[in-house]
Amino acid sequence: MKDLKEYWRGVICRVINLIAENENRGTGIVSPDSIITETPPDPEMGDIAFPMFQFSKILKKSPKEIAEQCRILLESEHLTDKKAGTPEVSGAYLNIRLDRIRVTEEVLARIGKQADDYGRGNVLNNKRITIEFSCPNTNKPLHLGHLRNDAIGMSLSLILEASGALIRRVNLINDRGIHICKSMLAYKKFAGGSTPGTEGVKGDHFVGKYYVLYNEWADKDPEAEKEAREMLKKWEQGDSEIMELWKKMNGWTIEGIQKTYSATGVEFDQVYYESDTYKLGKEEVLKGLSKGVFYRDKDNSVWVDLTGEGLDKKVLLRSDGTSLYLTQDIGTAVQRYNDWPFDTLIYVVASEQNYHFKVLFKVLSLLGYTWADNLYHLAYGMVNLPEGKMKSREGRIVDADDLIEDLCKLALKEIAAKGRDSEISDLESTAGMIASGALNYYLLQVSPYKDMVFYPEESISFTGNTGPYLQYTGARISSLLRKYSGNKEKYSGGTLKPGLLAGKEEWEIVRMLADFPGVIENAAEQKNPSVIAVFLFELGKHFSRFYHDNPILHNKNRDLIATRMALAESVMQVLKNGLKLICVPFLEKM
RNA sequence: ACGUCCAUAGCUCAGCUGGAUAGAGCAACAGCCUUCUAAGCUGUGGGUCGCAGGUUCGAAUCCUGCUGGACGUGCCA
Repeated sequence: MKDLKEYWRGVICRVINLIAENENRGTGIVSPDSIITETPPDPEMGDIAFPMFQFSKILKKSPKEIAEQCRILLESEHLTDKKAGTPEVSGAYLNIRLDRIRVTEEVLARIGKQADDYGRGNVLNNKRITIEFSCPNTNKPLHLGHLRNDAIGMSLSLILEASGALIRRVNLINDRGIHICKSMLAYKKFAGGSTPGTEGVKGDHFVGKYYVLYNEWADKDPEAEKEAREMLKKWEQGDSEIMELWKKMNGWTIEGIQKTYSATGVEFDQVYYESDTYKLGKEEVLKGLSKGVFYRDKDNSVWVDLTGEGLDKKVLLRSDGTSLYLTQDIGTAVQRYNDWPFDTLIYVVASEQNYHFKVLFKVLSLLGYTWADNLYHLAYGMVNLPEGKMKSREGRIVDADDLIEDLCKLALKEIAAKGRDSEISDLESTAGMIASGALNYYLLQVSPYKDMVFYPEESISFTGNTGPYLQYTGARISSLLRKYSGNKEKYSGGTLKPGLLAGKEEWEIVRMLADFPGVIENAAEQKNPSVIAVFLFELGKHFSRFYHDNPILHNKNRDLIATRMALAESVMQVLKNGLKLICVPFLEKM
């Protein structure tokens, strides 16, 4: 489809230039790049549209006349390959009607051949991309905000990979700092030696409970804050008892978070820990100091002056020599580049940190790292609740595990309500995949940079524009396929005849299938998974309609069976490949 | 105060580098299960694309101003 578009773009360019020359309006006045291509609103009008408005001024005539002149010229001069399509005039547009049979044949053949690789492209041609996402703290479990981050990061990494990039998914665990000490302190005070094991609680929730307990305690006793600071000091000095507790509690949290990751399909190639990288950050700042790009204040703190860049002055090292969030991020970036030199590093971090990343990128550039120009902050918007912003302090927070559990229960209920229990061998895992499909789709159908509102009732809905709708479409085709290959004497023996798919409905589906590689390319270029989600829903709708109106297996004509089956199978393949990119599990049965 | 971003149907969101009558889901209402999974399909109603200018043959899309909202401008993360 893309090649056909390019072909016609070239042809139209030649023809316009020819007209211009013949009428002494100049030579080579338009280039192929400047020619706009579109898709007509109705397939009956053609498949590729060239609006002629832009040439009206140059050629001093109406767009309609130009379109007509183009068409006549194309026919009389035999400037085109008949098989590539036929031009038609529609108002101010020159539309190209493609050879449906030929395109259908080619597309179905290509999908069959490329199978799981169909749609993959190479625009990013082995570009090395590191992508950072998730980045949890080790003092509490994940919430809805992390889930959006995870979904965007994971999906984007897959989309870029499908566009030919070499991808390295990295996580950064925020495992040090005062907030970690707070939960440790509360644990020491109130836990009485209990563990996630003795309490039967998931590790991250167990630790999170002590963080809450700390805050309750600190609200009435100022001593708490003091003790926490003391503990942080001890931690930085490497006090063995504190270190041991720290390791133990971090272990619990990370183990718990890992379980959440596997429920939603999140994976990393490498995990970094702030406790490892903050020292390197310190060193980098001192290097910058000796280079003279930073300066030391009289209270011993180290600063960078970015007022010339339209930013502010910023502290890089505290007066007591300890490091900050920014310091640590400097070290982490350098570490990453050394570990695996990248062409681009993408940070998937909420838009509230826009300023932070502006500063970080500038600082790295001042330190002389040329790769600092290739850092990219993918700023995604907030997830809000109908009643407003999520606030953990007021208990207005959607816990990730609770949400997933609710979705699983609901999925199980749905399966039972539809009487599908007996068909499905592993109910728990199927419900889990429906839950993660619903969740990831809900979070990814919105453009990343926009804030979104999370409606609990809507997110757990399985009808309409949802992940389960797409899973259902895939499951029905899978079911058809099982019947088809399981009853050869009844259904097989026909041959694929693309001519049987020349109807409007079928053609729209074929065109979408043909567009799929371009859709992935778009999504990669825009760094926007919702492009894939929107496309798949459209495809699902078109197929469902076709499927509803046209019997596939219940036909006397074996050729028709084989042909429609081939179409269904191609839809299934594209669905499968696309769903993978937005972290919605494909299900053969549901 | 300044900076960045957002504003499309009752609600949640699409709308590609400006282009043919502005779309979907949910909710509401009305239909469709002796046939391949009704988690489905069909139909109806619902819009001054925040407001006002400008650029253009042509603007939801680009520019300016205004209004409303989010976030940020910590020796927090």
